Amino acid sequence: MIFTGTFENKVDGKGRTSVPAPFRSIITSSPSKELALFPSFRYNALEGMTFDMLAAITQQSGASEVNIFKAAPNKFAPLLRATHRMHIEETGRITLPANLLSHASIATTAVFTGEGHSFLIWSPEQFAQQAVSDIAPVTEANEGFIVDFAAAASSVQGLSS
Amino acid sequence: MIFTGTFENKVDGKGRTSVPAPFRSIITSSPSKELALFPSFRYNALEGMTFDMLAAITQQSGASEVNIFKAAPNKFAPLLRATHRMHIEETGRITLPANLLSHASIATTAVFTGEGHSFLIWSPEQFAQQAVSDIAPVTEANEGFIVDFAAAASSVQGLSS
DNA sequence: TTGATAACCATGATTTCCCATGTTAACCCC
DNA sequence: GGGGTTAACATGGGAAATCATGGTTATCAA
Repeated sequence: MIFTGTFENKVDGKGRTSVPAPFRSIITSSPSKELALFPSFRYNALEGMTFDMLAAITQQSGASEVNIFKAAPNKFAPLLRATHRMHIEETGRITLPANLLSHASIATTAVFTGEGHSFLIWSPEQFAQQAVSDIAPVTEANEGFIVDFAAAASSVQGLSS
Repeated sequence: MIFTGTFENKVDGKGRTSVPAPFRSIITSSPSKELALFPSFRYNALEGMTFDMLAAITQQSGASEVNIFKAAPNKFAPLLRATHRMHIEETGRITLPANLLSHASIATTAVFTGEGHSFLIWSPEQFAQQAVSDIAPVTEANEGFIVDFAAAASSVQGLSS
């Protein structure tokens, strides 16, 4: 299941916001039915994915292995420590923790963007700023991506268009 | 079950502290419903996990075998000797033993951090000093981690979400 | 008896759950 | 295709449960 699209929702005084319905159905149909939410490494935003996805990634990388005697710190530790495990309530909302709200500079409005296996939550200002730099005309810098994307798209079978 | 997140709780004069609710539910839903607590080998902190997890580790490594006649020291012996088996009381608290409190330099406040299959208990000072708890923008220092994370994420297969 | 530990009771604050409402989008029948 | 009906969704507010934490009583050992 792939997160796609952009949605803008309100954040109330309690920090509550509705998870966009298409995202919600992905999460609630996952085994744990729960959400991993953490500060994005790349952007001034929050990143979310199914908790199962996060667990799979950490397991796959050995990050959650129990290395009692190992001297070296677990390099995934900062991620695990910063990750909130969240439950989506019946009406489709989550409560964004205060520290994450301030990390992403979110006050009364949150912009959700699908990013494939994960999604991001932005303040409108941060999103607008980033979107400008992400969406650019074809240049030497992004030409490679466009070609790759076209190649991948053409190799996908069974699509109606 | 994966321990994630960071929580700060009070420690009273008797050494009592509340186990953060998300951690508590993992422990109380384990078969033994009990907790293994021991000094961390890595940090100036305490490490905890379900008692079943510790048992599984020692069994898997053969550390719990009865070697009455063997002269060679059991490498798990120091760990097993230092481990306290603890019961979480009805109200969700544990009493941290005095020797563990002093090992971790904990006085009136304890910081709990999820580390995957285990969690750590720090003094606020030790945590602030040791943990790079803030996930910073991309820099040379954390770039390696980000690449690893991306690689792990992209290699996760067969997820229903 | 005394000191320590563990179980029990009490409480304020926070969080979560549930109900209610307006609005939008989908659907269906004519 | 138009109009009306229904369902889904986002959002506000309040009630109830959970949680962290302080204090008190029981239990046990030295």
